[in-house]
Amino acid sequence: MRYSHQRELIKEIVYSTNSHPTADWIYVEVKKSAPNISLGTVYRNLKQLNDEGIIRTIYDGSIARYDWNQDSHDHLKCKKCGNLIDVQLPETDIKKTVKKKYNFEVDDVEMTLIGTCNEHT
Amino acid sequence: MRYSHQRELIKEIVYSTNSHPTADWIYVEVKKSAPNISLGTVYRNLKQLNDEGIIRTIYDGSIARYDWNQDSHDHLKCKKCGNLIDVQLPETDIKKTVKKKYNFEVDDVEMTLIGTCNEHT
DNA sequence: ACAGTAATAGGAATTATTACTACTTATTTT
DNA sequence: AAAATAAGTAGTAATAATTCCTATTACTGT
Repeated sequence: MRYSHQRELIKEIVYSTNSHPTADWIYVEVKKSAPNISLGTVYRNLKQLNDEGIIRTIYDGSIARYDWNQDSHDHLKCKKCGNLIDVQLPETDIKKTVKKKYNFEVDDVEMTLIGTCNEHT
Repeated sequence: MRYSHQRELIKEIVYSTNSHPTADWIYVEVKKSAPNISLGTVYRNLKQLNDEGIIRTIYDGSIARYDWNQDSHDHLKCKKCGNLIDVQLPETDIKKTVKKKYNFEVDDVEMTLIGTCNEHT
């Protein structure tokens, strides 16, 4: 992957927040320092960064969000405010259980806990 | 909710399969017995059935799929064939942990395990 | 400096989904 | 059973998120 200014900016934006931004939000942000950038470029680079393992794509309902956090972690999603919060939950032996019980080789566990955050109870 | 023939057919189709069909697949199927049905009707009824708790909507990446299975359960997703398989994993005390550690009230846990199924190892 | 090729801007195209509207049908009232 | 009423439908237009296309631009190795 060749160097590109646009990709660098996009990467920095994703790395600068814990808010799991959408492509559109990133587009608005990156335009502040690169006004001519196109939305297609944002999408293309997000995909590339994802494929290179530099960022991670997560799906929130039907829309894609991007996360710099590569550590295996889970998300709390508040029904009221819609925020996604990163959490590190104790690793159970899910992978082994699934391997044994269903003969399915698990690479990755995606877990989202839906509920109400402390600000909205 | 008033009776409707179309909704009844849609419900039966969702209940007839474990394949977590998409709206489009359901549309193709239901047209076999109701050729004039429109895609909008399929979406509207799927949403109603979901709201009434008769079916459940799950998101597979960015697209919606529908599941008749109301029991709390998880999904295995095979990277190779894309199939979603229902599994019942041992309930850990995630809810309590999250409540205690993050003061977040969990209603629902959505877990998808991504990997390779026994047919594609 | 130049050739080769990856990346870009800008816009068109695609896909999944929702919204709108005039007509139809299930239920309720009389 | 006929009329009233309101929910449901078909068909189509509209929207939103994302991908694709193409002519041009910009890195990079020689």
